[in-house]
Amino acid sequence: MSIKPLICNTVCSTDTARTKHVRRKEARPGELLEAALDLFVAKGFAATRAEEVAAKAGVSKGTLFLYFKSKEELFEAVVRENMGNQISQGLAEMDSFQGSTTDMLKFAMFAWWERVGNTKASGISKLVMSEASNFPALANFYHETVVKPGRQLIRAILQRGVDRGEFRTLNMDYAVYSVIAPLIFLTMWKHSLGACSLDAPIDPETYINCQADIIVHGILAVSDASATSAA
Amino acid sequence: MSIKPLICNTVCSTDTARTKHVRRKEARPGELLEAALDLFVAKGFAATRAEEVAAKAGVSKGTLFLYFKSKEELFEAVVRENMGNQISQGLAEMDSFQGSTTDMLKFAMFAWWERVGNTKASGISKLVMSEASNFPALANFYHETVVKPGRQLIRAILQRGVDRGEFRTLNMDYAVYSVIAPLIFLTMWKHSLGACSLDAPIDPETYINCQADIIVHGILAVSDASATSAA
DNA sequence: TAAACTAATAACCACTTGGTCATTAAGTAT
DNA sequence: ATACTTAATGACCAAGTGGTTATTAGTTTA
Repeated sequence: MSIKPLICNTVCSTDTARTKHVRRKEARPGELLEAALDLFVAKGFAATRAEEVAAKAGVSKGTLFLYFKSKEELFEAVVRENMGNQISQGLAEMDSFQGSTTDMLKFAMFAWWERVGNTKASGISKLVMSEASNFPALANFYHETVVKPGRQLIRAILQRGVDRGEFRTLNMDYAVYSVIAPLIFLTMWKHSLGACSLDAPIDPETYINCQADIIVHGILAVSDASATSAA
Repeated sequence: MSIKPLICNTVCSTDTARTKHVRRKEARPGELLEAALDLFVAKGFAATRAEEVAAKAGVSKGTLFLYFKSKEELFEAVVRENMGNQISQGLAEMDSFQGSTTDMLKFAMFAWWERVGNTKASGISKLVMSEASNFPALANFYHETVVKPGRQLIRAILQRGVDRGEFRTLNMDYAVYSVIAPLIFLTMWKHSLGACSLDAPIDPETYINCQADIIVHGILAVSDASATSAA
């Protein structure tokens, strides 16, 4: 008996029957989630010790299991937590975009870098890709939450370009990967080989600029030599 | 005392002082390496138990550690073993290629798929990317053996295209990733999310065809509408 | 001040797992 | 047949780790 609090599994959604009195600290789950994110991204799921996470968050291991009933659940919570709605948000933004679809595509790619790729959240992609086979449920969640909407977003942009006569007709189901693949590759690189400081590092700005340039050239309806040659 | 054989760490290179008499079975290391490859690729390094590998290879755990003095060394051996010289081999092949650089590039991409991407060896890329942070030595080895030569190969092809006036001038340091990223992405996908059978699977043929088509269009010097629209 | 409640702790446990080693079995030479 | 050599075994061990729980300390209420 004597059931422990176990406030909430994911981040404290809304005040869970904590109506009266002041809440003393009320930051535990968030700190744990953040510590876990850092460690999972840096060392992988298996190599990260539950106690490390707790220590980094400034609590004891017991406390960790007070909030998450297993290490795997902690992992799932980390992924779900850091898988915001950037994409659906970006999707909404695109609706009101004025200007050429070329600019729109480039804007989207750079926006992705600023809001996701250059963020801790980018580590999540690497994590999920790495651990997918061991966490089918997470893989599915990631697919539904990130991959599908992301693909949809890119597809919508490309479709706009085709509809407006800017882009040539494309096999949409596969053309989307021309945009996705370079970005995901950049993410993976950053969190794996790139982190080992081998030879010249990839400069994200230049990289995205160059990729976007080639892609745009590759799908433009009419040959257009005006596009700036990538720096 | 009584030092064990510990024949050889990597696969038995050449007959190691085994001149006389018949060799009884002489296949242990190879079988272990293969079993380990399968399991590591399927479950990751940490989640794979040494005993599983031994069992799959049809030997006892003790025998495994007779040939490899630690699990990590086994992992390294697996990576080194399956990191053949396909790339340097392909590089030699390219020297004698006749025809347009467009065809050459497409050929190279499809050849990669047949010889690497569609092979067990492709799992190695996923493995190394996933575990790089925990195995810096391996990351470095992979970088030297695969990444650099691969990049060099692609670069040489692109340079040929530029030299012959087929391709426009490019930032070579980054243009190479237009070819590499889609292929690595395909590999990662295949061994992670793609293995979870979520919605429509990616058809490698179509995928590579489409990517190659867009890339070529993207780097062609003159607009050329004759390229077949990707199926 | 005392009772009641709760969040956090740290000692603890059960179990997994990488790795070892004395022993065994197979093969060979004499 | 006997002694010798070596590859293979599987019982075994120590360490590390995920997870538990009795206990503690802090806070609030009366």
